[in-house]
Amino acid sequence: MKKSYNNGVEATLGVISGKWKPQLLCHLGKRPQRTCDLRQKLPAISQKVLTQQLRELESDGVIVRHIYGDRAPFKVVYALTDLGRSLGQILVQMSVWGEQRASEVPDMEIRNGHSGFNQILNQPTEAL
Amino acid sequence: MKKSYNNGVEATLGVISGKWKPQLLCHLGKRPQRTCDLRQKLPAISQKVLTQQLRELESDGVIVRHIYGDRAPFKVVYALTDLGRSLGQILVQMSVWGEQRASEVPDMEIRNGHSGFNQILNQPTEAL
DNA sequence: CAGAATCCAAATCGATACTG
DNA sequence: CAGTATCGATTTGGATTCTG
Repeated sequence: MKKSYNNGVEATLGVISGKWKPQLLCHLGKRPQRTCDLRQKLPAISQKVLTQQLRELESDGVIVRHIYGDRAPFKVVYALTDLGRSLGQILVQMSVWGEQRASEVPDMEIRNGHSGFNQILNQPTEAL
Repeated sequence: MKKSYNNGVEATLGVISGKWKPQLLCHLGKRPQRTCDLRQKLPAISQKVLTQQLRELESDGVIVRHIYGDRAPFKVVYALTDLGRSLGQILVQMSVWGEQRASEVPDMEIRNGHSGFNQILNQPTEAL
């Protein structure tokens, strides 16, 4: 069915919002990662939701999923696409804005700085 | 209670995501508006949710609420704050990214271009 | 005119058990 | 190892009614 948005902001929000998506994009921005790597970096995410969010990012075209092996146990690697990397500037700016705001609001903390997202920018395109 | 985010992106998403918030910010980016103006521009939003989203934007400091009159009927005007206007660049970029993506994806349409958000940028600060 | 109060529906997220 | 399936909890948005 046809997706319709009032403006581009909503379309972009549809791609990057999701409880774990910013963190997933951040980790994948550093390098491609296996499922077990991601689970290790995000111990609190449940199996179901991890798969779910990855599938959504994939169907939105910002990450790709590569499967290695012909029978279990499989090796599955997720990596940013060019489209995904093109989100880099936006993610960095959103991160900086959020940090600035947090610095002015008491009772608001941000655990990781924007440098994580910065790495998305200088990352070569993966060979497919 | 203390709000804690993993990164600035989540903090920013917390401010701008909400079913009607991008549209509200877009309209308020043009000029301050009364409640009835906003209802007219967003006929599909319910009373409750309009108030709710405006209250959240207000408590996040991106809009202000001014009340005129000492007894009913009141005149309530909402306007972007400097902090709200500082979201302009991000909103424009998100809008452009969303539009570009939509132009490459069949079955995806975006009704309003990014020019709406562009107006946030060249808007003088309101007198308080 | 603007909004509070209820009650309800839908979307998201999570815990757990199971499969190739 | 990676993923599906189910069920339940939480969050979010909506319809309606009422008030100063």
